Formats: sequence, structure tokens, C-alpha cells
Amino acid sequence: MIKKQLIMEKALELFAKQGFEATSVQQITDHCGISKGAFYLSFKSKDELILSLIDYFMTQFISDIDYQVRNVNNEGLLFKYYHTTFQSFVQHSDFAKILMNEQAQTFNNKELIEKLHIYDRLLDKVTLTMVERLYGDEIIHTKYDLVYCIKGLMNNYSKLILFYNNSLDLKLLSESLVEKTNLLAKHATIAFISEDIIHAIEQPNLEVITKEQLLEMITQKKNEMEESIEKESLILLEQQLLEPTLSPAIVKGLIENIRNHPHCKWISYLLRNYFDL
Amino acid sequence: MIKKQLIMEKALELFAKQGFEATSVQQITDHCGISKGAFYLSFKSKDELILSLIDYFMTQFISDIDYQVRNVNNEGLLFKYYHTTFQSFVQHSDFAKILMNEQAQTFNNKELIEKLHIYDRLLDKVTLTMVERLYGDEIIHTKYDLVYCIKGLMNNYSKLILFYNNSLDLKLLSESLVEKTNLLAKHATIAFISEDIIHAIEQPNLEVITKEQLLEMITQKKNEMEESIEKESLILLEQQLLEPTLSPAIVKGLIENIRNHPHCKWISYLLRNYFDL
DNA sequence: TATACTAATGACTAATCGGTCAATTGTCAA
DNA sequence: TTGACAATTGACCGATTAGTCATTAGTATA
Repeated sequence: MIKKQLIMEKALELFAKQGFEATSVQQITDHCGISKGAFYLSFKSKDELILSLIDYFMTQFISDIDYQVRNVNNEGLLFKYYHTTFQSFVQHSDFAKILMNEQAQTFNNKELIEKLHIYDRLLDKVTLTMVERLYGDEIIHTKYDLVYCIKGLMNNYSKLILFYNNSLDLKLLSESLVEKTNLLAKHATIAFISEDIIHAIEQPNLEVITKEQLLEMITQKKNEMEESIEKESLILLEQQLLEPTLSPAIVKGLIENIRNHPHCKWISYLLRNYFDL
Repeated sequence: MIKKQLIMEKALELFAKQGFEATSVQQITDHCGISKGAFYLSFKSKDELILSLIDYFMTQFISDIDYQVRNVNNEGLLFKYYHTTFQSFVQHSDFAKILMNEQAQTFNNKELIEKLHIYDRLLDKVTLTMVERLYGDEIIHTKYDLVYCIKGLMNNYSKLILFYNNSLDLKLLSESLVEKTNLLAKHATIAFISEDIIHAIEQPNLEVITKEQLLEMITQKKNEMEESIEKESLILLEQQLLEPTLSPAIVKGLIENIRNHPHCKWISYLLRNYFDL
């Protein structure tokens, strides 16, 4: 398990520098100081590695943003949304670079492309929730279009952050985008992206996660964790899933406990959704 | 020369479908119905091929946009700018796909990355010119930021056009973006991209083209062209370069004559810049 | 027809890749 | 110390690649 972490870290560096295809397994193992065979003890294939990386970072990223959108009051939410996103990009800039460079069809792995697509839509969903909360009915006809604009602006400025990350002023950038978003939300009338187009794009629905899947994930995570408040909280949440006895306030507190554990961010996100908190 | 065209066309299709790296020279030659050896009679390497494709399309693309910006009056210019761009994208969607997918570091060819960067900046320059003409002094502090927003929005919507190009309404899309651009131009006050940042990014200056380079290009193009009005115009423009005798109006007319010839678009763009028309 | 030339071919090379597996090393209970 | 088992190694395999070049096919001239 430690070995797996090592490989992921070192591979991330190389992928960010050279791209996924251009980095060989040999290079990765050299960089780790292990043999090629050892690599295949931790990962079934090179594809499984990049897949793990995507999962590892995207789940954390979406969980963080979703938490902000759910728990910051409207005043300042938009700023927090942008600022959190850009901070995450800077913090995990190696991963962000991979995501930028390998945007679309570069991978010849269908599973991976679908995965990226799903995370992309989850992010859209979070943004949509925020936009609805912030502007309510006044943007009912333009909300999908607004989400798309936010995404476009953010993508573009993110590129700047990654390639010239000599300490850009993320606060100013976020403020600038807050102003722009408000302008577009309050005055734009001609929407290009309608609900129809969104539905046409989203073809297969996002699968709803079942209780059983949640329980299975929790069981797995428990084994990976050392004894701690987080693990204890997770066990209590597991019991709550099997037999609801605790009050919403307690459940919310338990989820809060595990929120910042890197391995639990995704579960905390899923639980928030499941318990509708 | 015909062979070169054939290879470029067929390769374009394959690159759009599978990506550059994933397409082998063998596949290209099979698709053309020629041998692998024949490929290397037309191109020194696979890299030279993609390089030629980038040049061929980007020069046309930038020339077209630049022409619109220079020759359409302010009323309706913004719409024309967006509409022309999106139409070009649809018309050359195979090339646009390559450009989208292979965005950045995918190519391990420095020359190519630099080339893309240069075209990118040329496009920014055209957009900046337009923005300055449209809004004048009122956006003097926000113009670079505005250009960057326009780019971000356009990039994002372009993706949509390419991947779901089932006859989207380009007119509506353009109108929608016109409205948004006007909103941002007239009401946004907090600019993130300042002139300083632009200068920091643009490191090496865009080289100014010399008269000698222009003459050389014209000589080369003349040999590739059959007898026509376009060729005759080109010869007259060549003489004008060597010894200015014609009035600006005539020069402008001559440039107009060659504007729509696929092989002359770039030269017409360069000449417009050179004669400052 | 014979000659000289160019255009085109495709078998070949050398390199690199992801992935495998027999052999080796390390570990720990008896 | 021994022996059984797990962890680790790296030489090796088959597949694929860009690029080469001796050979052949096609064509124009004398």
C-alpha cells in the first residue's frame, strides 16, 4: 500500500512533465528506485495507474468544492468557489497539468475517457447547484448557459495559473471572476446552452450510488486507516447506514470529522448526498 | 505537389479520429493507397507533416479573421468575428479537432509547440485590435483581460461544436456571445490580466516580417500557381514591393483579389500588415 | 528497341514499448 | 540453522514504431 503511494507520487511528477504516453513504465520504476516487476505487483497495468491518479485527485477536488457550495452562505460563496478551485489547482498543479494536457482523446482508454466525463459532469452539477442558490429564479432560462460560461472562463485562467504559476494573485483573479459572473447572471438574456442541449449531451444518466456500494466502500477504507477519530466516525456512519438511529445533526458532525482525511473526502461527499445534508 | 496534398488530406482525417501519435505512417500511406517510401519523398518526417498541416490551416484561419476585423464596420463586427470563427471550425472540423485534442505538451516537438504558441498570439493580436476598435478608451484598463475572456468562452463553446456538431445554431451562439462580450466590456471593472502579465507571457517578440521574406514567399507561391487573375495580382504586388508606384487603393484591390485563394491567404494577410491597409 | 532517368516500392533495421515469469533475495517461525 | 513462503528482480518476449534503401516499375528520349 505504501509502495502504491510511492509509485503514484513519482509517476505524477513524470506525467506532468512529459505526458502520460511519453512516460514509460521503466522511467517510473527508475524514478521510484524499484524494479519493473515490482510495478506490476501494485498495478495491473499502466492504465490502471493513471486511472487511480484520476480517481484519487478528482474525488478530493469535487468533494472540496461541493463542501464549500453547501456550507458557505451566499454572501461570498462565489468568491470561495473560485478561490478554492484555483487553490486546489496550485496545490495539485502536477495533476492539474495532466488534466489539462491530456484533455480528451489522447488516452486510448475508453474507461478513462468516460471517467473524466463523469467527473466533469459532477463538477457541472456542483456549479449548477451553486448558481441556482445564488440567483434563484432570475436565471431560470440562462442557468445552464451560465454554468458553461463559468467553466470556460475558469478553464482558461487555470491554464495561466499552471504555466506561469509565479505567484499570481489568486484573490484578485477570483474577485475579477466574481464580478464577471454576476454581470453575466444578472444581465445576460440570450442563452445558447438550453436544458435540451444539456440532456442531449448527458446521454447516460449519472448512476445513483446505492447503500450497498457505500457500505462496501466504507469497509474497504476502514482497512486502509489507522485507529483515529476519523476511523471511529466512519464506523458510526456505517452503523447509521445499516440502521438509522442518530439525529441529522450528529450524522452531519460525523461526516464533518472525516471531511479532510484525503482518503475519506469522496465518501464524505457521497454520504452528504445520501443523507441529503 | 499533388501527392503532398493527398497525404495531407488523408492524414488529417486519421489524425482527427485517432490523434497524431496514435496514427502510424503506415496507416496514412495505406489510406492514401501509396507506399511508405513514397511518403518520405513528400515529407522528411512525420513531424514535418503535422507541421505543414498546422501552417496550412492556421494561416488561412488567422487571415480570414483578420480580414473581417479590418473590413467590417463596427456595427455587427463582433457578431461577424464569432460567426466567422465558428464557421471556420465547422468547415475545418477535422483540423479543429486535432488542435483541441493535441492542445499542449502532447507533441514532443519543440518547433511545433512554439509554432502553435505564435499563432495563438497572432490570434490574440487580432482580437485585441478588434476590441480596441469597438470600445476605444473605455476599456483601456481591461482590454487584455477582455481578450482573455473572449478566448476562454470561445474555446469552451468550440468544444461543444466539435463533439456534438449536429447542426448547432451558430447564429444564436454568436449572438449570445456578442451580448456577453458587450456586458463584460462595458461593465467589468476588475481586470486580472494586465499589460504586465501579457508582456511576461509573450517573452520573445513576434518577429516582424521583412520585405525580403515577403518577396521570397511570393516567388515560391508564383511557381505553385496556374495562370490566373490571382497570379497576375501577385506579380503586380511583387513589383509594388520592389518599387512602390501604385496607389493604396489599387494595392488594396490587388490584395483583395488574392484573398480567397487558399494558398494566398497568408500572403494577403502579411501584405495587408506590410502596407498597413 | 535500347538507354537513361525518375518515381515508387516494401522488406528491413534499430529502437522502444507494455507486460511476463523463472530465478533470486529477504523474512520469519520452528 | 533450516526450510517454507513472500517479495522482488530484470532479462526476455512479442508487438509496434519511424525511418531507410536496394530493387523494381514506369516513362521519356535517342
